Amino acid sequence: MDRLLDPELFRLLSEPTRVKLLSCLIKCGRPCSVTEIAECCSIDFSVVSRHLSSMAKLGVLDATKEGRTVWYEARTSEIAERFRAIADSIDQWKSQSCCNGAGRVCE
Amino acid sequence: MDRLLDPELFRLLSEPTRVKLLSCLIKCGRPCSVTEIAECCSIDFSVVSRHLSSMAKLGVLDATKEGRTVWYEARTSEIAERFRAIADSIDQWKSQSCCNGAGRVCE
DNA sequence: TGTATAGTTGCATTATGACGTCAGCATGCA
DNA sequence: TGCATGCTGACGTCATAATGCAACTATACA
Repeated sequence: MDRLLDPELFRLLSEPTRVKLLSCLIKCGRPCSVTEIAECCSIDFSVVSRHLSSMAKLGVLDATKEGRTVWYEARTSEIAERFRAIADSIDQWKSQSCCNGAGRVCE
Repeated sequence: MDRLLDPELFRLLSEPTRVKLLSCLIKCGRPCSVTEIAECCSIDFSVVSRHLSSMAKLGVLDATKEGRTVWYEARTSEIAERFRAIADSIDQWKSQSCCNGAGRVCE
């Protein structure tokens, strides 16, 4: 579980700006360029570029370079899968909690 | 989906310290006091208090005051449910993406 | 070759938030 | 009533990171 509860992934999603971009890409359902998203969301495109590349680096987005434009697309299935895995692993821990009434579990 | 992709929830989970506390509570499977967790995880208890109360405020933990001690317990099922809802909603968007090839979706 | 376009990166500024200390509050108990 | 305990809240400090601007690189095209 501790592996799945990846702080880095959540850090990405803790930024309203990034969530806005991601949500935009998920809803769009097709690859979008940096300029396109920047215009669509009214955010400085250097900011958009940085956010998108950081999300791509963490496997949340797919990036495809084609000429001078980069097409970003949300890895929708993988993201959903990741959340489901977390849910499953939490449920699993729930059903086998280790210290009924006493004991240390932190380390 | 924008409602489910709550940056506040992810912000909670983006802090390694908080994740440690949450993971500890989930694994423990029983209510724990602030002092208990602070000792168990070797973290200053004012820090623990702050983190636990913020997680309780966001519905991740249950807080029960009993005399001077506060018992915190992970809302395991609710958390898992929340992640599943996110996964479902992402899948749903995927299957009905709104702007095939054009159009604005951000606002 | 010159110019326009698409995107990235460096930099300074600003904002956010985590931490530890300490004081304060409520509760329990002698 | 006085004191100990469990926790919370305010404050100052520090580190991280988000932002906007401008300089830069790379590609396309006339």
